Amino acid sequence: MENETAALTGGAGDEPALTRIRALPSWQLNRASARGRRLVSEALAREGVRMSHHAVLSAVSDLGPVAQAELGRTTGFDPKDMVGILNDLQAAGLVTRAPDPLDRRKNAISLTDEGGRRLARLAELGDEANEELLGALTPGERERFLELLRKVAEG
Amino acid sequence: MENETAALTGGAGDEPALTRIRALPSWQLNRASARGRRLVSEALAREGVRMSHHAVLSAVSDLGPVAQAELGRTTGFDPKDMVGILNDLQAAGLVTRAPDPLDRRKNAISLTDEGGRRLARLAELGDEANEELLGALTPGERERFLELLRKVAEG
DNA sequence: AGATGTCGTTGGTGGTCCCAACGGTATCTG
DNA sequence: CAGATACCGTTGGGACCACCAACGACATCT
Repeated sequence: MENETAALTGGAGDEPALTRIRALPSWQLNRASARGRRLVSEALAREGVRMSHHAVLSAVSDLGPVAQAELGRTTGFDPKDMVGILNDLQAAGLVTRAPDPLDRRKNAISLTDEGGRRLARLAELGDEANEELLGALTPGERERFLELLRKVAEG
Repeated sequence: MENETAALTGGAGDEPALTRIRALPSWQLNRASARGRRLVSEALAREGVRMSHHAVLSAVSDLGPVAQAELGRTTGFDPKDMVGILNDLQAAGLVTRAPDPLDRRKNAISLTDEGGRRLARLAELGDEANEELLGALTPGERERFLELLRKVAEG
């Protein structure tokens, strides 16, 4: 029988504090998320972009000519950061920034042909990285994992 | 029957690019992890510390008097960041930094009584935050989720 | 015409992670 | 013992991410 009356440790018993912390879902989530980000960002870096570029490029592809603010609302990026991301994408020739004649406050962001081609490659690279991320899971486990993960993410 | 011959989109069919990205495990992992970090860090902030403080405090509690470099290796923090974290903990009176007489290169980091009490409260707050993080899952689902999560995190 | 609000942009903060270099100290080796 | 080697804590810096405040330009509502 173990000693279970360690009052000072708040009911956690004799478990080492570090062991306890590392067992927390939040800790494991951070580890898994960091691994995913590493895998994905390394893959995308082979095409010279970051994850934010991929996300914004995807949004532009979906929404056709679209204002920056609308992109920001859709993707969740701060307007400040959106400026930099679009600067990069524009400099790389993947999107165009044109003044909107109907509302001169807005920039109409559009995908270039090269942007479309790049996006297709990015999507493939992203899929491959995610394939590796879930490599230890069987197809059934992946489905179950994603289902539970979504519940946790949405709260 | 849907059109499945959209060559340009690399086999993804007619699915919008954003929908595709958001369905990726890496994307959902990031969302869930961000939510967990937000919940935990908000909870720990009520005791005036960040997650790194909690982790290091736990390591000090486990390892008794211990050198900074050893703490860094155990917790994975960069030596540079460890300096700042210990500065904070020391300023708050939670740990002591004493020169190690046996090896004058080292600082012997020890937990103070107040550090021990604070750590117990932090552990409780962390547990509560994690309880909320997994609130949408049944006990059985939580167990299964953690099991799969560990596999993904470890790669 | 004036109030109100949105547009893109600039500037700044804080957290996380990583790398390079330094003076001080210990240890290993000839 | 002397010199090479390695580790200690510290400083400085950079990249990325998330977030907030303020601004001039412009559109819209009343």
